[in-house]
Amino acid sequence: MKTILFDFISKYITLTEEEKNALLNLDLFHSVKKGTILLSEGQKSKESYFPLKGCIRTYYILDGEEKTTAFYTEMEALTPPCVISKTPSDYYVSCVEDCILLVSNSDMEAEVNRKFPKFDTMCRILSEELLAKQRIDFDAFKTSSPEQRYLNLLQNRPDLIQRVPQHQLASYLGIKPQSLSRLRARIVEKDKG
Amino acid sequence: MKTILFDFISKYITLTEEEKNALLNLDLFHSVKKGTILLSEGQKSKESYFPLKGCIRTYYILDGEEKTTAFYTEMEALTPPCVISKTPSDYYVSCVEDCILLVSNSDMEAEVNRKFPKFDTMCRILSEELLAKQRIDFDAFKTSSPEQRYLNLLQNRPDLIQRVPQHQLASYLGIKPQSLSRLRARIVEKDKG
DNA sequence: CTGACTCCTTCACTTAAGTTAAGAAAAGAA
DNA sequence: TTCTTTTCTTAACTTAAGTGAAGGAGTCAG
Repeated sequence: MKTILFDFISKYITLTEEEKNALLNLDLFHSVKKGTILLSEGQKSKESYFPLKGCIRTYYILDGEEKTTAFYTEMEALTPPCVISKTPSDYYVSCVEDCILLVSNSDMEAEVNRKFPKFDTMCRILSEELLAKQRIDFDAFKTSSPEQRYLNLLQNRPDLIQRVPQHQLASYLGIKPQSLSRLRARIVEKDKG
Repeated sequence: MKTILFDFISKYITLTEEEKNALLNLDLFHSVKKGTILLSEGQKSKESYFPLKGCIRTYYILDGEEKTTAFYTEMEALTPPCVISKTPSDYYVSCVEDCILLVSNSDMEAEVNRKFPKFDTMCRILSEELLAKQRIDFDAFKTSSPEQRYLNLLQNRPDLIQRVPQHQLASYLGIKPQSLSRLRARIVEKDKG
């Protein structure tokens, strides 16, 4: 587990043994069962999540309906907006599968950043990369139809389609479960014809 | 112009006179005419843009059609994904209006960050804020219909609807210009009834 | 095993967006 | 100004997503 983390960090900055030990003393690793709710609407939180194994999702409940907006799998960091804005959360975060998560606290991060300015640089680069990546995803979503979005997902994150229930995938694609069913049937029909 | 910039920065970090002067020596401010293309598809660029006045937009050309994905107005920073990924750009950036832009270069930023580590911190915070903000926008887009998106825009960025041509707004909302026209007519009709 | 529940699919029907085309209005260029 | 081009709107028709309802498959608890 440690190795996975340090390998990841080494892509951005080089750590001394002292720095590695400082990190390990922070009690970052947590095992969490499928279905566990990590964050609820209305709650204030300072926690960020980083799945080393497993998958977590973010969802809103609007008019009594779950609207899934994102999935975070291995090595994809989630810092909920409420942690940044310091306001109660608008959404829920829960585990799609049994997970091993790295859970960090923003106070703790501030402390580490103060002690080791190197981390500031890493966090900046990480945020910039995520921002660019998310921008591209958003653009792709805007410029394509539900069917194209599904085909893109099939290309880019085929694992998700296996790991995640259809109705959660559907709202992730911006449509209803019935429409996703129909759309899949349509694609199969096209492949035949 | 300087004042606007320093007021903005002062929300994040406190600058010494030396640091302010270092910034001002960088030739950051540029006046740009409406319609100017700042970045083209296929081009490699290291430039970020920050409108002090005016509005710029990002758009793709897909199947010969312009797809507008974002507008950046006063005090909204744009670092194109190609600057982060160091690959040729997938999209265009152009001026919707005559603009006064702060244009920075990623090499220059790296230099400043090296000299004044404070800037690393500011950039980190800025990126984190933008990431959270963009996430919320993306979620709102996914969970709402074109009509709701238009009404949200009317609420949150009413200026855009005045400043920007309808056909650019339409693709920003993820629909065709004809659909936007119809949708607007529908809303007016509802207000009457 | 049975009954309750969730999830997925299918169907018929409704609603809204895409498409094609045409004309009016506005903006730019000569 | 006048001519040209772009932009916006409207309309008729097509296509696909939303809605409501129903049934089958799988899971879980008792």
